Amino acid sequence: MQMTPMIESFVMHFGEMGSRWGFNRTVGQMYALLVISETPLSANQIAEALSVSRGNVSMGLKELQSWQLIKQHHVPGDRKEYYQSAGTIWEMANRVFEERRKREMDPTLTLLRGIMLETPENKEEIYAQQRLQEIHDLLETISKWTSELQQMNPDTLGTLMKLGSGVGKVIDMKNKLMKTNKTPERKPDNE
Amino acid sequence: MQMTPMIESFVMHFGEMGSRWGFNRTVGQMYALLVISETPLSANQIAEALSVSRGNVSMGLKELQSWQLIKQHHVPGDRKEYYQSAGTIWEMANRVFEERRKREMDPTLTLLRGIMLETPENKEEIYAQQRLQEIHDLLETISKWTSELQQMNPDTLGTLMKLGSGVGKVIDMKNKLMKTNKTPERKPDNE
DNA sequence: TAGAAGTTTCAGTAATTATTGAAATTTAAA
DNA sequence: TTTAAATTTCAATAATTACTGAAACTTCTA
Repeated sequence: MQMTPMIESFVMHFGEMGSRWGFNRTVGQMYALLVISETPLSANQIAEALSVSRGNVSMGLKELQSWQLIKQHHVPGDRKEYYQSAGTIWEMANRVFEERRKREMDPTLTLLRGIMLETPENKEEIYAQQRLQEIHDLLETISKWTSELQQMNPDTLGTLMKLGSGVGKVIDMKNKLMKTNKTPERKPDNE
Repeated sequence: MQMTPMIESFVMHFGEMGSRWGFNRTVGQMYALLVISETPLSANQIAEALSVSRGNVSMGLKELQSWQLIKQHHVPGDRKEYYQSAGTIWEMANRVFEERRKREMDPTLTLLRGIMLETPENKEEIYAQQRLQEIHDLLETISKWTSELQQMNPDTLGTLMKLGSGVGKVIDMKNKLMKTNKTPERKPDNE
């Protein structure tokens, strides 16, 4: 497994970014390699391509599997396991969002819910609880929203994305059509 | 600055999560403290509350300022600077999204654009370029989409969020209303 | 069931990242 | 200005995180 300069630049970059996306450098590089490789790769090929120990690759594969980002590929008559990236790019992005939601938002939501149940002891805590409530509501909204987006079918999602901020107009239109009485608390919408 | 158990549990938790949100433990704790404190705090108060060095606080404040998450508060006749969290919870979330977009997506988009301009040298590179193009398009869509969401006014945004996956129905409705004959069945083309 | 091929585990170590604290710098009242 | 109060900087060091490689384990075939 010898990487061409083009492929290497992408793999190395993904390694650097990896830490920002929630995994370490080697895991990022491994994933990049599997994404741009048409054929599945064995653990040894990965280790060789990235100049990294076999053990490290083993741990990285475990991690990528826990993210459900790769799948195994068994070749009959060959005892080695081969690995390749799983699903379309959109599906992969979904996995990453999902996993990050679990890691970044869910634990905080749980903590905040617990705190909201406590009885404030003084003026500071009353104020604190108010802010925590706001944070909780925001996180919950974002969390629900993203998980629902993920359940939408890709076509609708595509339309939605391409609409961009034009979605605001669509919502105005809907509101007009439905002649809702419970008008927005504040000012009427304008972009 | 003595923290009550409730406040401490939140501050400590935010410290732990901090690393997942793009800053280190101390910065996360500092921000949590400023968010739940009704009155602005001096650097020394922060250092004392968190049992952390004055120098560390100084660096943390710099970081939070670079994220535009806090603002200074000057008290006439007092030489110390005081700090408090800036804006509403929604605005803060926006800041974090914005900053993360800059750090997590923009550099990759730049790199990918560069690679797309290269001439593939062999079969592997042709395949690789195709996948990189897909990643590029996805990132660009998400990037544009999120930055447009952020420019929407909070009410529309709120409606949109509350709609959740119901937004799919709204879009279907819109498509029906606009009923063009050249409706593409397979690929949802752009508007 | 033996043993070769392959994978995983994890203690030790390397690399990276965060923190301290003392010195240098800045700030503002007198 | 001067000077004391406050802040920032950064080299040294602590804490954390990632990686290696050899041993333990698993799996498949004969």
